[in-house]
Amino acid sequence: MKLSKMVGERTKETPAGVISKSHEYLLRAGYIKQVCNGVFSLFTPALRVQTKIINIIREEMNKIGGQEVLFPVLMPRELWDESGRYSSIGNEMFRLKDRSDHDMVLGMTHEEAALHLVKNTIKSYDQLPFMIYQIQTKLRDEPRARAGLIRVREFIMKDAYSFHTSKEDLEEYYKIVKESYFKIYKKMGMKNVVSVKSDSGMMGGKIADEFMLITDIGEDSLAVCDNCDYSANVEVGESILDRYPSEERPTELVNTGNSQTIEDICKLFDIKPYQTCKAVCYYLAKSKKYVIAFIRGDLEVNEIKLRNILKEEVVPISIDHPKIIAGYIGPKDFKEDDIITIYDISLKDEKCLVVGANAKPYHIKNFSFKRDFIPEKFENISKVKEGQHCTKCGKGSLKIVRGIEIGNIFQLGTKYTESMKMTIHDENGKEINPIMGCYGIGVGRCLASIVEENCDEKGIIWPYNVAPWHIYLCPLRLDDEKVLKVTEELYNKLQNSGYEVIYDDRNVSAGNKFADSELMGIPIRIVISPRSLENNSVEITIRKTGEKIFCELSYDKILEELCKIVKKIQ
RNA sequence: CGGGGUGUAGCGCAGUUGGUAGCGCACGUGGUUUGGGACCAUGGGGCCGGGAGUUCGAGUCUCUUCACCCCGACCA
Repeated sequence: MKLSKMVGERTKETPAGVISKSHEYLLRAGYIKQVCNGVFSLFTPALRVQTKIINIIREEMNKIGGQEVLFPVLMPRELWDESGRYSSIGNEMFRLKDRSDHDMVLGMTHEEAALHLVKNTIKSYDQLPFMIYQIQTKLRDEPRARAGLIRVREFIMKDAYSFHTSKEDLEEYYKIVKESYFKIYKKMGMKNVVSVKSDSGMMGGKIADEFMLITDIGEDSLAVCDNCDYSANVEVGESILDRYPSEERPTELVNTGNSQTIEDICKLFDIKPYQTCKAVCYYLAKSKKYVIAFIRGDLEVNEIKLRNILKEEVVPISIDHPKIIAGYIGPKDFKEDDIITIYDISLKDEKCLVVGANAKPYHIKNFSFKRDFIPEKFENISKVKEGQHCTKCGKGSLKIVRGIEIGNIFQLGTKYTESMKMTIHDENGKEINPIMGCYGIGVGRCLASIVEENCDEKGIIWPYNVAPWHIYLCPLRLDDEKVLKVTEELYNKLQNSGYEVIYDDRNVSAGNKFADSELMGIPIRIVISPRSLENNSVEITIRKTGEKIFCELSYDKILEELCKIVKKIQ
């Protein structure tokens, strides 16, 4: 590829509002161009990287027995009615009507299509287990697209679906996929990848893991143990609660005036937040009920955990209900049909708490959950906090780090095979619902994540396996006949030897060419100039290390040198 | 959906109390340069996001609408 004719431009200036390195460099180096919010076109270099990423994924999927298929992007509503998701999924799904006014949807995930493909095609246990996968465009009307390719509304995803006759078989395959995923990320050149336990959200199923690239611009918060291998999305993370023993004392009703917040109360009583109990209010829009979540004052409510317990979306609100006195809410039996109370496990057996008195302007001092009010049940609804101890090893303390979700795997169980009525015969001739797993990798997000992890102040540093080209052929003074001749020859020979070469045939200054080669992140640069030719040599520079090697101008020597370099950086 | 911000040349931006639009980069032409984003000369490029208003006159003031960005909510 000759650079002079390549579409796309490289710029010195960073567009305003760009917050991530990957977004900045992919724009500045001429890889992507935004079409509208969350929708991008890829220029040739980006497409070349994407193709390599896809090939890495495809190769690994095939290795673990995957069969590549292709589902449609456009699907009829009926397919999604079968699973129930036509109504359960909200605005993230693009919906449209065809010319005869028929409801259609654009694929945001393909469980329904997968079921459609294999249902009534696969009939016997004998044909299981198997895994099908596709690599294609997903459309999701994200509430907020952001950070370039990190969060978009149209993107390519590898999604795989496996079918099993037993839970054990699924679990075994799940492990295989997990290992395979780590291989894939490693091959792509990502290093700081962890898998974390996660919430299964709208996908259904119980066990789910997310693969996260640890980086500050990540959108998810992860709890990672500094002693063992425990790691979880804070959405589902668990931790050992710190306990602060105290003696039971008689309760006191105290006029607290306008003190309503935990901070105010702590100041007033000269106590720590863990010596209080706070009430956080939510609303259930569907069942039109209020929720009061009680939790120890030093902790936060994890709304995902709360949602999973209530099995409904919760919306935080400032409450407006005749029986609830905001700012002074305390634990008691609210015997109202439209109020649900939930008590966090952190309150169990606590003895000396300041709690709301359910009357303005009073709080109760020395409230005991062993003596004064014992809820029917305590739930775990607290958010993991930095520094808390790990439940797995008991020793380590948890760090909260940020990560980009670059893949996920789910044990779906029979959610879709049941709802969409896929059955097969087992060895006894009995009809059973196959047990499913599903496995995703966001291709574009991987591309951006690779850049996020592999760059410096000059630009991108592509890992060799995914670089759009291996070599940046960089002649200086193309008006010099010898330079031109040597460069053209080298261009042909390198390509014939299997190297992918971008040839900077522009008549621009050296600084310009160097800066572009670095911004674009091509792993190896070869400079041919009158100066180097005087010494009968070419100059080879490694992008990653900045190391310069002067190599004799002999094709064999150059190949030999390249071979060494590739081994070193691959 | 809530909060904040920005829309002026391909890109990055300036534009004062309202007086008919400019800078840098990029681009065209001619020339001089040539190992870290060269220089001189010269040229082209604008529905000042859209609509409505106020005014003799609006990039600038008012209203409205759209788009984009950031934070939050949400999210496989």
